[in-house]
Amino acid sequence: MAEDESLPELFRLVNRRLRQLARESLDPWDVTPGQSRALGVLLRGGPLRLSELAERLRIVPRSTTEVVDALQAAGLVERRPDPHDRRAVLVALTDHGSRVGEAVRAARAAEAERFFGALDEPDRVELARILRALVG
Amino acid sequence: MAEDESLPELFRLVNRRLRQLARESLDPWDVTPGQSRALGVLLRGGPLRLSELAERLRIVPRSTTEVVDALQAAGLVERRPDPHDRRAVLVALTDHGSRVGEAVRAARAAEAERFFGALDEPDRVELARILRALVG
DNA sequence: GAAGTTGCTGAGGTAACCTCACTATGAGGC
DNA sequence: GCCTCATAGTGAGGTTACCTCAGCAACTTC
Repeated sequence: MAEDESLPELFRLVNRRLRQLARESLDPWDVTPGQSRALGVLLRGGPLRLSELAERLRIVPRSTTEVVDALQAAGLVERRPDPHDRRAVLVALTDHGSRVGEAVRAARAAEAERFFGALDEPDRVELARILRALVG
Repeated sequence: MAEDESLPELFRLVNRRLRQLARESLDPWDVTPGQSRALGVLLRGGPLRLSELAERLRIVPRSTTEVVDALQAAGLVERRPDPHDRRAVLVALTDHGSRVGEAVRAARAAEAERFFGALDEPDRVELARILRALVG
């Protein structure tokens, strides 16, 4: 029927699926995909300045403020003053945030496993290589 | 710095770039990427019922209504009654819409060429094959 | 001709971004 | 120490591309 299988269109389709899967697997925790990305960064990178978090998420600080607002409202992160710079804010996981972050990480890993499991190992490696070449 | 190069994250990055490129290359015509997709479908598929257009775009009819509204407001498509079913609406390109559609198609093709030109031919083939396997 | 189905759209909502402008604070030059 | 400029975060407001749910009108079936 549709079958416009140009590369951009294929990417669109894959991304749609990925977002949908992400939403599903995050549903139990009431966390959006965007928020889960931030949790992941904080889990790996300890408390971070908001601007630093923004950089690692590759979004602008203003957008990061919103993600942090939501995570804070959910009790998953807290804002602390940066002792070295009174303009800055440190974003840190709460205990609850760490636990949820871990659970979310596991769920998303399982979800990725399921989705990319349609591919065999060599294809997955190949895919990663090609994608890196594209964004590099 | 960031370097979370999991497959989902790579997809996110590629898609971001694609959307940005699309916005840039469509800028001269004041058409959004979503609208250009609809123009493409109409260019290939002649006048279509709104519901049929929705199916080919793989979005729900309600969302298609909005895309069509915008294209109509821009004078690129028109709504006609379906002679066989008075509930239905046929969406047809205007002359202007056809011309813009063609220009847009060319621009997007050039844009894709530029972006995926970072890959050599075998890699592009491989990529398309793998993506098809994922969405299939 | 009643009852159910289909085609479209109004109303309202969401995620994930963005820019622009503002405040408070820090840093460098003199 | 003061002045200027840069930087950190956020309020206000906007965009794209979707979604669901409800309702009306027109078709189909019996």
